[in-house]
Amino acid sequence: MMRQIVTNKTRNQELADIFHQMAGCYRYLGPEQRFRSTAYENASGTIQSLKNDISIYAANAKSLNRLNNIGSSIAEKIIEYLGTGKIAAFERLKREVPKGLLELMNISSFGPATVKLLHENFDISNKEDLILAIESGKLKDAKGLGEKKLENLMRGLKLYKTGQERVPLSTGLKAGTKLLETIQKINGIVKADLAGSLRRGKKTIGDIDMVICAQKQDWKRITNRIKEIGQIERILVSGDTKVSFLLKQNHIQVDIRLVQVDEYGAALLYFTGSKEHTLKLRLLAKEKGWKLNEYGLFDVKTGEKLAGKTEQGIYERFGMKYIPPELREGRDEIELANEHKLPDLVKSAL
DNA sequence: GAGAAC
DNA sequence: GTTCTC
Repeated sequence: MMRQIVTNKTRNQELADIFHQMAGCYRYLGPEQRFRSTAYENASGTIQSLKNDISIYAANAKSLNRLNNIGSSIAEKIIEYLGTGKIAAFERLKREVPKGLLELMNISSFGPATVKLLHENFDISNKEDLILAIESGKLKDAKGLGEKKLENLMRGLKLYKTGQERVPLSTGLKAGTKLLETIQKINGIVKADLAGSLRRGKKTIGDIDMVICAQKQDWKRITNRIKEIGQIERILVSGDTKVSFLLKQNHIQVDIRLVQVDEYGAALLYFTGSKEHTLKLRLLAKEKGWKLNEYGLFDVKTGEKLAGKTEQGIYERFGMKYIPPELREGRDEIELANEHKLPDLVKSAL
């Protein structure tokens, strides 16, 4: 629903960043290091999804080990970083892999092979070199660099420069439905839907939101499968209940949440938004002595769950007509639904 | 704790 | 690199 912006860099962020860079180094160093690279990428994601400062978990290597994707080796490096502010292995890697190349691998959607090619054949070692080379047209006939790839690269650069733009609904919808189709094939997924502004059919979207419901015991396996999807450029956050990543093709950010079966409607409602709409619903709930959150609709006094499995059920419990996502803008749709005066939506084939 | 899978 | 398995 919303893009996460990291303003002040926390220690977790810094560590996650280092591990992400280390992952990049290993990726650049060759296919033999492929698993090592993803291991660091996973660790980076785990740290980013941590709710508390890393030091809380870092009393000793043992407790760090309990975190997903953090084994003995990375645990040691975390402790090293907390103590000295540096990680020797990273300092070593930095000397082997030019920093500009690392940045290129992140923004360009080119793999290490192409970046290597650019570096060795065109003496391109950073973003600026690349821009100059593109503008001079000397990359035009390079082998392994088709027109299409070049185009992708330039878009990536542009996005990087302006810092993630919103994309037209049609683009988001195309990418989103394709992603949804891929993900729905994963075993154990009971139900999955797009949420956020994509589901509300806004003219432009900032990112792709998706809610998946499945048995809790399947969550980990499902998130692992999701992370293997070929359309992923890079993983941003990887926890048990949430996965975020950038799409290769267009660098759109994707946020996926896993929820329990009986929470699905509440979660879908919550992550579909708009913020204003769900806020109004929450206030309405409060008036009735209820509480609405992403887990369900509850009676505050008794704690009894009144609804949550389906969106329909929640609106029904409020005594109003189902409000289609397209109308959930926090204007007067709730009042209208209460009076059963909602306008009929003509379903448009988008 | 080695070995395979990822 | 981590994790699972034997």
